[in-house]
Amino acid sequence: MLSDVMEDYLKAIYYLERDEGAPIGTSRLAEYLDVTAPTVTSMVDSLEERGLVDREKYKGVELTADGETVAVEVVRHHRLLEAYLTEHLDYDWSEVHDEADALEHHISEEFERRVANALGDPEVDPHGDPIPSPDLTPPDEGTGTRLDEHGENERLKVERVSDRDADELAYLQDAGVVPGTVLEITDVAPFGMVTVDVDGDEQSLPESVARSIRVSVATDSDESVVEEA
Amino acid sequence: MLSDVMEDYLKAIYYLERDEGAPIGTSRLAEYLDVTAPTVTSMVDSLEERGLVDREKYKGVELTADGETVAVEVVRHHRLLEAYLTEHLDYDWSEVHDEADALEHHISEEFERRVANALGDPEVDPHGDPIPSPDLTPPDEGTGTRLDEHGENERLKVERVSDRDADELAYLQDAGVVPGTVLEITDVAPFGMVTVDVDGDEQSLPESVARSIRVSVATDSDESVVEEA
DNA sequence: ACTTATGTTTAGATGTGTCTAATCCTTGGT
DNA sequence: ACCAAGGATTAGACACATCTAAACATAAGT
Ligand SMILES: [Mn+2]
Ligand SMILES: [Mn+2]
Ligand SMILES: [Mn+2]
Ligand SMILES: [Mn+2]
Repeated sequence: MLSDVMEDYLKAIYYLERDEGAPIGTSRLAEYLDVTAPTVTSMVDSLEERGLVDREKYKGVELTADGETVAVEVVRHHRLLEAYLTEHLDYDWSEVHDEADALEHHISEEFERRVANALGDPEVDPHGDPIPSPDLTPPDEGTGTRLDEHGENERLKVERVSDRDADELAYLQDAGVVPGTVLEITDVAPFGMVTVDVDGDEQSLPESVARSIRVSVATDSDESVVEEA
Repeated sequence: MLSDVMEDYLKAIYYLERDEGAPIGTSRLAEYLDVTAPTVTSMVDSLEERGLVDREKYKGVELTADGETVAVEVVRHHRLLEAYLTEHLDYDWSEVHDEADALEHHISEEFERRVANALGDPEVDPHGDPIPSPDLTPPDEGTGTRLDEHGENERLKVERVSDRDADELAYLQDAGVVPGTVLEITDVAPFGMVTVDVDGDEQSLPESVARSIRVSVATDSDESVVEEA
């Protein structure tokens, strides 16, 4: 059996590989998990002994196929829980991340199945993140492009939003920027601030926020105001 | 912060005090928690340092008011979870105990509130055990008397059933012995086996099972077959 | 009152997850 | 090709939760 700490390391490596590419350095992982570098060194060492990561000293670490499967399972738990909490327990999308982080390591396979069933096996969680299927095939995490990579006058559809900062999520909900929203970039300031038009309202988003929003180019069939199911 | 192991010790002491009276001996607690006696000695020692138990060497241990409050909170979590799993996720009452045992240490106060709300603040869990109120006043755990303390021809109403043995629960559900059931004792064998009449069906219960069922004397207003809400 | 059985505690060890301080690689700048 | 800076690992420590083996206290039995 794996400890929840080990599961958190694997999940962190999974996210960092997705966002920044393998291999992941010791200090990056230490920063992300809020522990010291020597702690990471010893932990990834035991993960390697269990065959869950490949590691090259002084280089970094990456998931093996087994390690990725564990990570994907934890991610499935996390995103199913986030969806369940919003759909059935009336949580706000800005509140669910921490709760899911605590529960994801402690639910049974039976609980996972029943929650998925109660939700009707959804494809994405409240932030637009793909929910891995029960067979634990790694989902496509690469949908869309970062909002800060686009320029003025582009008409874009919001695909997903980072779920890690509750304040940011509360602000975005207020601004109407949620998965499915169609927006148009009206201005990009030199220091990266992006101003967008959401259904007639102008919203200014700091670069750090714009970077955490993933979008696709809006097609004609994307209505600008429609609330999606 | 308390570890989940510490919470489990406090919950165990709470249950053992209820069933067997304080103080609780080291080896009894060791048996109940499936650890060795020295492990218990060192654990209760640190619980005493935190002011959660009173302890007299070579005598035993009992909860302080603070310790009881922690125990009652864990019990509230446990029983709310059991109720939620049966009511909203279609679990059988025989399956919920282990799931609740794992989750009870990891839910937030917010989650506790929302689950209680979704259930309409129930008084009892699926096994008839009282759910402590949010202010954590110790509930009355003494309702009813043990079925094995009654004799032939007594007409009794089932108040609660132990939730710890899944097989036993499955059997009892099949036999129709659930909280609210009215039954009549038709025979008590010398070795403790109790035979009861449940709505015309005869059911034989070994002494160990009879001991884990708590009942009250049925009144005229207790219909023999009615399923309670 | 003595002795023994039972139950409890102490002593000492292990594994996990973490830390700080010290040492050791690797690499980019000159 | 050298060296300094930054990042990574090793060394040594600590808290927690657990164990086995040994010593000890209490309670019962004679
Ligand atoms: Mn986590
Ligand atoms: Mn999410
Ligand atoms: Mn537990
Ligand atoms: Mn119960």
